[in-house]
Amino acid sequence: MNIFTDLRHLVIDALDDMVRDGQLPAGLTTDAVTVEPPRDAGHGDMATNAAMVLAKPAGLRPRDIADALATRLAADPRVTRVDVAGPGFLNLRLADTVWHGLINAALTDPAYGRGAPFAHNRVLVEYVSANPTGPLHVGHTRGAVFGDALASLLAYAGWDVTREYYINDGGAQVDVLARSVYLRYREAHDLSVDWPEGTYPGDYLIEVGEALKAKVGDIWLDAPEEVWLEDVRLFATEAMMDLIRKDLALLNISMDSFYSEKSLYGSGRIEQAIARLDAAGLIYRGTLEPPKGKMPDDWEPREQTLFKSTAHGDDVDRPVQKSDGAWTYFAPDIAYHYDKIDRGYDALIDVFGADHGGYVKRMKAAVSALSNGRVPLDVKLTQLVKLTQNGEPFKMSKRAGTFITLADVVEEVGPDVTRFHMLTRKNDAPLDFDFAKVTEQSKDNPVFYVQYAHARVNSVLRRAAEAGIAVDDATLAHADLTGLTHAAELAIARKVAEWPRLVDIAAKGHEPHKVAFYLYDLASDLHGLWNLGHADPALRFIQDGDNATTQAKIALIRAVQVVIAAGLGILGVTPATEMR
RNA sequence: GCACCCGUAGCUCAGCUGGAUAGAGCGCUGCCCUCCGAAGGCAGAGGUCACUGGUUCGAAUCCAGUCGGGUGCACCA
Repeated sequence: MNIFTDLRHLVIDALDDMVRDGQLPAGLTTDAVTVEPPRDAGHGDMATNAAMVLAKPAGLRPRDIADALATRLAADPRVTRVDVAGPGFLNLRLADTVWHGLINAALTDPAYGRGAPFAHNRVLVEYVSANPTGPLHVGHTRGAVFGDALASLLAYAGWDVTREYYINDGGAQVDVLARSVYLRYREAHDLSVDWPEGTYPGDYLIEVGEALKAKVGDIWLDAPEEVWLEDVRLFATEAMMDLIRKDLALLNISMDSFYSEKSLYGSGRIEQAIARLDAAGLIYRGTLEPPKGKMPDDWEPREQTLFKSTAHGDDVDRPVQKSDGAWTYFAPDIAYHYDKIDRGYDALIDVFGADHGGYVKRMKAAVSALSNGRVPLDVKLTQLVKLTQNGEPFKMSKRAGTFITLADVVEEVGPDVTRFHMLTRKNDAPLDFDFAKVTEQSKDNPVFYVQYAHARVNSVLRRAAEAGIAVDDATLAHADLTGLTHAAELAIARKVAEWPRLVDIAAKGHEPHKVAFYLYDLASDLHGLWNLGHADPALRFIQDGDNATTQAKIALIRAVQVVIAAGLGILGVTPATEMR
């Protein structure tokens, strides 16, 4: 139930009638006709631009269209008043009963705000995908939170969503990991070791080395690398993935699937993907120009196998094979995305760190080429997180020593604060994360502010129940809402009515932060009404001796609570029932 | 040199696939707590939306260019 789309249909139908009656010429496109809440609530509840948009193609004056349209719209029982304003806007005022109906819908319809099931199709959201060489750090945390909230948002909006993690276990860095674990393994046998340049000295590998000792004993102590490397690599990456899964679990993130890069090698998948591009005439042998303005010292022209990504919007063609014939890192990525397309997804989303910005065009080019333009790929980049403590740079890690881990952050402030705060900014804007501020219990802290609104409703429900007033949802669903006529109460109803539209817009734009901002506004309206109760006892929720009025008022704020809970659910934040 | 992201109030940021007088929080200024719902509330000041053109009935929003900031730029993943 979305009042905005309902009213748009009303407007479109009225326009059709005008065509039928000869007031408008036939064949007009109404795509540009919108029905939106006006920015200034004083203008009305809804505004449509129909008259302005159609004036030119219809060869009529906006005013004439507006007047005729206004007459028709005014005939609808939901519309109590229509004004022509400004350059040709039609401002509609809706009956209070419309808002009352929406409050009721929010209370009784479990699907209120949700997109129609199967309204969309299958989407795969790939996120985190950190190298399996150690614990997740803050940068990963933001990508994890963002990707997870986006996935939840899309699911809420009606998509069939798969959350996937791509394990980069096929490259050189997992060999480095294996060697590092091997050194810890030797240490576990009380042997002293040197840490050469380029190994991972983090403490988190100590227990992995000990576990390896427990598993294989001393059989590899004097063995050359070629004997143990394969097995240790496998053992180490599995240990790291266990670690990463535990890190994700701290944020209540659970992937639907993990996809191994290594599984692509030797399976023929890479060859198939490249062959597919080749069949499209997009693979050739050639030599790339050196990058302009920044000549690498060791540059020399080399012939390589190249993907003609420029045919699909990239700036230069990209190598898929090195000059020695081995695959570049790009080749398995092509195969991986080919596999996603093959699995039948209708849309793909990749969430990367901002440092992968230069990678976006070639990836889009690959997906476009492999799917013949059928499957859209959206790449969302998450910007850096600046950690501070009371404004001072924050540089401490109990675990990794050199970088702040996800576990450090969650341990310090908890999963709810971590998640909410990281979603109060657009993904492509840098984020300040101050440990003192984000845990502050005051209205200046959006996390607290929204949760407090939710908890306040709980508090009212509890007190009403203590006073012997029935406030269960079944009772509230039948409450007589006609007494809810105060501007502040109706303003809240309007805000609740915007929820389905907000979900739609946020999901289409892949922008979960909009949910966070909406929740803040909604919470603000609730707190505002609460505060009005100070001055005007008639606006308090519990009206002694008047159960019917009390139930109506509580139905309103219970609807707010339902929407807040739904929104927080999308963000992955627990709706608090009390604040302590 | 090229590409991508960013440029909105003193600060941190919103601005809904182009709409009416550009918003919020912080900070600042001024009022308000005997009690009945103050982990506060109300009001106010503060902006050439980086700049210049263009498209449009209409631009912070779309396009082109300029300036300024960030990031990334063969055969590493």
